[in-house]
Amino acid sequence: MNLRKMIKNLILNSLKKLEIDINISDIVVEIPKNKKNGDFSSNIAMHLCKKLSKNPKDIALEIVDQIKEDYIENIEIVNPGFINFYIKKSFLFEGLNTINKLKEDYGKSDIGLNKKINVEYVSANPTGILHLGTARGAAYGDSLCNILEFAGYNVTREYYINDAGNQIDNLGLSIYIRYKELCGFKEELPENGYHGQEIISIAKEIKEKYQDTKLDEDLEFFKQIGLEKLLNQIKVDLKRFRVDFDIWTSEKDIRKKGRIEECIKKFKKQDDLYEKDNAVYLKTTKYGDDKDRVLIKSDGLYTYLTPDIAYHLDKIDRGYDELIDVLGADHHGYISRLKASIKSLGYDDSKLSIKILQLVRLIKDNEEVKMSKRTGKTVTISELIDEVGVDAARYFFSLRSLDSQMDFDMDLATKKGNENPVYYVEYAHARICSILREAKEKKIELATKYESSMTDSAYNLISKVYEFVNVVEDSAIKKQPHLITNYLYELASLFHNYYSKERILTDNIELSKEKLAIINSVKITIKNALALIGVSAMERM
RNA sequence: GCGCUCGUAGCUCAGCUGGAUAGAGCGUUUGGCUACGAACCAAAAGGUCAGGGGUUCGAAUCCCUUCGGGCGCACCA
Repeated sequence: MNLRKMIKNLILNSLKKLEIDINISDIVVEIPKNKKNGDFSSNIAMHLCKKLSKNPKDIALEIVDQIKEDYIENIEIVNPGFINFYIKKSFLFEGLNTINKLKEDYGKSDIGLNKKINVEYVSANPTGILHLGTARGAAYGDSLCNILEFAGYNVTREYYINDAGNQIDNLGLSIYIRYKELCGFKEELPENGYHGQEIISIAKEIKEKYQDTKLDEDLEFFKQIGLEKLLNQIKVDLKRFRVDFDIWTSEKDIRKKGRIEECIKKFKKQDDLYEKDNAVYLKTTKYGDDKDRVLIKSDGLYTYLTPDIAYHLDKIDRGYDELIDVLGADHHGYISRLKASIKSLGYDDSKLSIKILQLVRLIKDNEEVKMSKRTGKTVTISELIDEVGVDAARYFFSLRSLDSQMDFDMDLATKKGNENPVYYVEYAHARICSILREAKEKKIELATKYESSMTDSAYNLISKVYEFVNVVEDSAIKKQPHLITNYLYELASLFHNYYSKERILTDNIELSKEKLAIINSVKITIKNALALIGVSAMERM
């Protein structure tokens, strides 16, 4: 039941009959903000008027002349050339049966054409536990994947673990220093060490287990323990936040597989490498970057970029149609060099899209809490969950578009009142559940036939329910989960309005049944939409 | 200085592949619980869409420019 798609096809067929050649993706059918402009509207006539050098109203007339469908109540042509479609209300009523049957599958779309798409998100270095900033990326990535899957894509969720290189040496050293401290030595953690509490905890565990027998141990020992513990903690935190991954790819493995050497070989073949001051540079400027980048430092070690390129080569070779990286705004400088590297490897960089999330500012007691890994002063993801709960946190992150910088106000998010919009939606769902429980007790079932006429508020509500598929599609195409959240709010609002105007369960049993069918479809839609953004639908609150 | 990004109601933000009268929430003012959950509903006030120019049937949306905020600009990761 994808009404917008049906209308698009009507127009397409009509244009075919008129022998006008056009791609279906160029036909725009929108749902007007104002209902008096129809259930659906198209500006196609205005778009064609230059191409056909005709008056848009005449084009519209020709198009409309070709259309005859049972479920269309009326088609209007409005200045300067809009074509507005009105759907028969009886048709909308009947469609509720399908929705109520589909249940958790309602809203699924096939626009993804089962294309293989890889989404890499979070990928925080295992040198500390997850904090508020990464929580936004986690929420975004997970919601995006849910939506893409729902829209018919074949999605792989991936986490890239930087478990090799400088920062891991640093981690080993930080743990070692904390361990030495605990053993009674006076030690100073260097400025660029990891200052988090979790590092001290790990050192404590080592002390408890081995006493002071590991003072002369190789750093590798501390590295291994730290990696394992921290990665484990990251996995636990993410799971709690309802964020899952299909693949955890290790940088160490990428290096072991010889992927880096493979890249270097390819770069050489393209003549894209040169040496300067004892370091090896990649000519990324050749592919649009603003300066060339070092791949191998003069000390012989790779820069951060090098294994990362190898990792992307690995992903490309796995045969995805599209790759998505989710990065924080502080990494946006990385885009051009990564894309340039991919071009240098001989691949089409349009396969890779990089989504940049603006940073989150944490507000507590009306003041910004500066977050930094270095000083260890952060709000962790588990503290966030403890304080505001998963549902409210996930909802909050899904509320804003990824381009907006957002303030996370701890005090506001903890409030249970109406300032917290997640409860508005949850309340609508709980109210419906409550009515359905009562109906069950009274043994009133959902209608499958509809005889009554539709009131305005019922009509607005039902139309909104039908919109869900299109919101899923738009959200998937634009890669913007917050469209789902906006939609949820509108749907809940229309329900609350309907609820206050019309009593569902009355002495008129037939009518009650019809209304139950309506609100049941709303319940299904809210639940499915909430699931996409990782929020559970409460039956009671 | 260069690059990316944002600037919409008192506050927080939607709306941006051009479309019809620019929308929500919070806050303010007012009205609504003797039937399914008032964590709700209804109504009012509140706007030079940062400023200026351009493109066209039509611009918050696209282009140019000025101003203002955020973030980057390593042989760090």
